[in-house]
Amino acid sequence: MNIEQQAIDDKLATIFKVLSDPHRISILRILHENGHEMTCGEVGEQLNLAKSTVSYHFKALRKAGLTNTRKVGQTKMLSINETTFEQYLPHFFDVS
Amino acid sequence: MNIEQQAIDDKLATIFKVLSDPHRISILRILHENGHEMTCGEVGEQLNLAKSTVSYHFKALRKAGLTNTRKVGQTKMLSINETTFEQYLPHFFDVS
DNA sequence: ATATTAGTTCGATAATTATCGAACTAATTG
DNA sequence: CAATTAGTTCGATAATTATCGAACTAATAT
Repeated sequence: MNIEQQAIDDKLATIFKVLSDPHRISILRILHENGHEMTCGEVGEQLNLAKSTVSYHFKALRKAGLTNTRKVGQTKMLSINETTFEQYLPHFFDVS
Repeated sequence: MNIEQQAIDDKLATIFKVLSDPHRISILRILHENGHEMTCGEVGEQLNLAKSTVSYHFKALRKAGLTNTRKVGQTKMLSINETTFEQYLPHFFDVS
């Protein structure tokens, strides 16, 4: 295994770690199906978790580069980071 | 989110949990690049881990349906479970 | 200026996990 | 049969993780 491949696999492993929680997959699907930015609150509403827990998951998604965050006043808008999905998880949202 | 999608996402989450360890991704790549069945020992040799640890990872991969196992005498032959990859991880091995 | 709202951070906790060496089973070889 | 080999299982351990409620910050509304 060459060194670049190892770097990719480490990146993949961190992405997969983030995806290893069903709640986080749900968040991504909610975002994807919605088709445009959503506030943290809107997404979190559907998950039935403490808001601190939701915040924890959001941070994990953002840190792994799976979502974009944009602050608008008091709220934060979340969206899918298409670039990361295209590069590392092509066809992720096609699986059904 | 409908109930079938939830079932798929739970399955995906368990697959991703297995893939969240760099060693297990390595195992899969070794198998894929080799192109045909390998013994546990052959794969494990390249990982520099205790054989009990390797066995632990193999079991996780098998349990998630990512590999096939075939016992031949004293040894076990591992191979990629193409069906699972086609269904849940299309283009996984193309990422580079 | 006070109260509300959106989200983050903190401390605690229970559960899961990756790893090892040792002991084991089953198959093969001498 | 005895020794070796391939792989599994077990017990222990250290590290990570998902979750909560409480306290916090920053922005908005009354």
